[in-house]
Amino acid sequence: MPDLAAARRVTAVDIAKEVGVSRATVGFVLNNTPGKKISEATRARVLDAATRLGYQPNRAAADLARGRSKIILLVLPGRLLGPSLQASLDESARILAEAGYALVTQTGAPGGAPPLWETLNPDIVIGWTTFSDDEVASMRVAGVRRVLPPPGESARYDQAPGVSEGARMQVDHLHELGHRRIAVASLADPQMLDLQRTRAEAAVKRAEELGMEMVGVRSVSHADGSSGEAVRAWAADGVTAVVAYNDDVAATVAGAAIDAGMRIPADLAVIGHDDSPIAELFHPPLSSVRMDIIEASRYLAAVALREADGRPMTSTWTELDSTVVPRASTVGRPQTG
Amino acid sequence: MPDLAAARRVTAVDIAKEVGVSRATVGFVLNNTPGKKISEATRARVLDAATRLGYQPNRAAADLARGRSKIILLVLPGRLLGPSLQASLDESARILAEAGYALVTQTGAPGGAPPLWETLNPDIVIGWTTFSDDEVASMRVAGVRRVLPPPGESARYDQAPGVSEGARMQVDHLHELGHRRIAVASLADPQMLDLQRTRAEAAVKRAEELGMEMVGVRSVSHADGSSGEAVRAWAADGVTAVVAYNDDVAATVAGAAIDAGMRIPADLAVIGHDDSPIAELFHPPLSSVRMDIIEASRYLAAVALREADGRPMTSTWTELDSTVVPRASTVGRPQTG
DNA sequence: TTGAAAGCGATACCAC
DNA sequence: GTGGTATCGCTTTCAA
Repeated sequence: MPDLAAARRVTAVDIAKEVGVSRATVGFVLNNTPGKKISEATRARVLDAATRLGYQPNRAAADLARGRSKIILLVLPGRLLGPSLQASLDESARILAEAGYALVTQTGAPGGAPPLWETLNPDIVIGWTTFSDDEVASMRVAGVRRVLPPPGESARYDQAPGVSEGARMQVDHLHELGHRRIAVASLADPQMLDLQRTRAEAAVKRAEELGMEMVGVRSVSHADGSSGEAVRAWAADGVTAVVAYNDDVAATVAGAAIDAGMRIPADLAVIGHDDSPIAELFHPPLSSVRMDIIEASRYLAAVALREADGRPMTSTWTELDSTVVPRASTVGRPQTG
Repeated sequence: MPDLAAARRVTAVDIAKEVGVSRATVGFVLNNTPGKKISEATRARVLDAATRLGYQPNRAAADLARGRSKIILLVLPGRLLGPSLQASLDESARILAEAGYALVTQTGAPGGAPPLWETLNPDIVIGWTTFSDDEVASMRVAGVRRVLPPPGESARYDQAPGVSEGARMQVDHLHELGHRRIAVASLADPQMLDLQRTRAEAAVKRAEELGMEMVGVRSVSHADGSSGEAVRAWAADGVTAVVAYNDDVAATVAGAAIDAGMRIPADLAVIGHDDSPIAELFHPPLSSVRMDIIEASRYLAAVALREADGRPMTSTWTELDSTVVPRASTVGRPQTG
């Protein structure tokens, strides 16, 4: 039963005394200070003593002396957080932890809690898209010195990872299945509007390239009757398949179609995006697009570390590898798996 | 276009110079140091100068001098994070922010990223359930001095907020609808096993109290065929309704039932738990239990602040207000809303 | 190859 | 009421 209160922290001085060197030497060893030549013997003894005594450097002191913290703050829009993204962030965090950085994620509900950069003193703040001038100003006041994406450029979701690519793959999938007249279902939620628009535009563009007929984009909500209307309108219009903004929207559309007495996918095929849990759990299971988000998270970590080093990368985002996960909502045969 | 790099931080010295007092006086004013009598005149001038110059105290320096940080780390099991919990944490964070604390949430994927208490130097670490001895030891090494729930007691999910209450309400709901022979569907995922068990036990107990027949608990997975088996077994056994561990499990069961040609809820009623998005989006929509988690989050904030003050609360958790959200999976008529 | 010492910026104790 | 000043633990430059 470890007694927390009684614990007195081990400092670099303790190690110095233990080993019989100066506290400075200890610092050099522990920080691997370049340009300092420490004999292997003392280095080993210091390291040994450090682990033996259970030394943990004091963050506050280090941050103060260094003039910057080792915290990286990642700000994400609220709705984005699914299990896959969760796993992805874990991967980023693991990499950054090896470099001594703590990755803190804030899913910024607008109007919710105040931004953590005000209190956390992060060294870098990373956003999914560009921050507003107000936000950047607030960061500067709080002493944040590095911001990604670089402020000043307008938000460009089409450069965010996987956005356009995923939409293209949705359309391609439907095209391969023989659909020639399709529609896009968007979400009647102002949040993430830009992202929705970008995905929708990419889908429309791709449909054109493939010579498909695209009847347009409809916003759909689960709360009102708009999904029912949409489904009936599409049916009347000869639409055979729908590209949904995400899996939630796909579920809404599919549900409305079933209510309207249509069979899925015979009368209407639906494909979602993000491969969230609902895609697998919905009945019938929903085809979706899965992003290889682990690769992206490695990239994110790399970007952050380079920024911390002061050698920022020129292009911030990489393209994501995406794959279509075909399920019963488009390919017809309910899967057992 | 705010230039981040050029920003030099405003320190207490700057204010002192500006106002013409000592830096100590500035400190007293800004911290509202009790027992210090500062004339209203100087206090006002200091405060004015502080806002005018855009003063923000340096976290690292304050933390170092104070010997503790203003970070509260909340560690949650991975799967727990839905939109409602998200909103709840926002509420907690807002309250804590007013007291100058930053609430950082880590959804601890086991084997994932290293725990943030190693790098974040939090003043308090709060868990949903009791931490293991190893974890507590690791916290102590990292200099964490306050842990909630207090280490040493074994994990007791039945005291965690809303756990037993929710399960009881699920059973009550089915009982009111006339069901007399029910079963419990659990998740074949070792994660959160204790929580599952506690909920299941509460359900079994409640069924007994109400004189219902309870055929037992079955683990169900979406991946293998276990949900299909379970549904057939229940049907053969005369079960008319199922209490599911959460909405995902409810969806799995409902899906399997539909596949088996059963109608919901006529042949099998299903109620989930947590009122997550899938409950509303699933087809048919799933009855569920919604926890009044905002109230709990206020309580969480209060507990944390009291702990920070050094006057810990005696009982850590409060009971959550829960309500049943009836939907088509139990009450029969598909809802339009 | 190692050590001494000057900060970093705020806190809080003790004088005046 | 207000002002010095030691202190927190580490980083880093300069000497030795």
